[in-house]
Amino acid sequence: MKLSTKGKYGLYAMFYLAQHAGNGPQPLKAVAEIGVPEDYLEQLLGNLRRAGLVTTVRGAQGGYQLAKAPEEITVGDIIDATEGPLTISECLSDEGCCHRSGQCRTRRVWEYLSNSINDLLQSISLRDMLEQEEFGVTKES
Amino acid sequence: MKLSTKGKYGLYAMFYLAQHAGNGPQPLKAVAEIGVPEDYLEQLLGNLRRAGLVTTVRGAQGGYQLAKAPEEITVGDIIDATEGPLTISECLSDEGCCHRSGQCRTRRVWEYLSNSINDLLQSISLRDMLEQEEFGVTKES
DNA sequence: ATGAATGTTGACAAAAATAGTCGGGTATGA
DNA sequence: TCATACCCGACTATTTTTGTCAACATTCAT
Repeated sequence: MKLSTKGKYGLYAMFYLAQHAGNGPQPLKAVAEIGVPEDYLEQLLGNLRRAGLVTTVRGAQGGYQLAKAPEEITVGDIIDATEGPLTISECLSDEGCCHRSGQCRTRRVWEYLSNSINDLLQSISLRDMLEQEEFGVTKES
Repeated sequence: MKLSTKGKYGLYAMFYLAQHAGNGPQPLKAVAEIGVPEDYLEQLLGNLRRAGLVTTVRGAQGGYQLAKAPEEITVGDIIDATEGPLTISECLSDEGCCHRSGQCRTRRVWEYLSNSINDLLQSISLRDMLEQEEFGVTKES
């Protein structure tokens, strides 16, 4: 089980935009300096735009910026937009695939894992990352 | 982010073996009735054997059986053996890939996610599945 | 107006991973 | 010794990933 570069690049890009929030639109060329091929990043930003996570300004002096406040955008939102939804098992969406008894029991495991991981991803926002929080750890420095 | 059929088939097979624990070795042909191509399942069971999760008996009347008690085998063990380790980001194993400032900050997110998901996978054993527990939910019914 | 800067779109392609398939081995019980 | 099984490595088709490219649309500055 792994995350592809899409999700990783997507988070890099979104974090970049979060760091530069308020400084006007950031052109693709600038965002790409995080170390991602421009032409590839363009596609990912397109997905992020269609998901409502970034807005764009076309033409000269244009670029990309966050569509919402950093605390309203989660790692889960970003991964979902760039990699597509988490699919632990297609059994969860596609009914009628459990033609054997044992498999219906495993279905409940997939469901539990899927929900848990989604909750986990939703629990971290860009704001958390900006603030360098110890995610999920009770802060008490 | 998704699980491939390897992990899914692997869990099906291990759950089957858990259900038939104590009945002697189960031949590949029997296990394959969970709905997995025999020749493919053989590879997966080979990985599970090398990971120390199943033992085998060769020759006639031979087959596969759990190497340990169901409570000592977790979903995480199985997925790790069949799919390989969870790699949220290769940055976690491969140092020196964070040549840009922002990426080092995202690294902590990968680390946190990776640990959390591993803990989650390790928290469910075959015994839990046999007992149809409500994983992670406080039982009270 | 014009041109440079910039996002938009869809097609294309190389490389890797996935999901099997196959054939020949080796061990063992009846 | 034969049928039943596991063992192992090679092969292949399909899909996914990871880009690349070319043509187009929009806007700003002059």
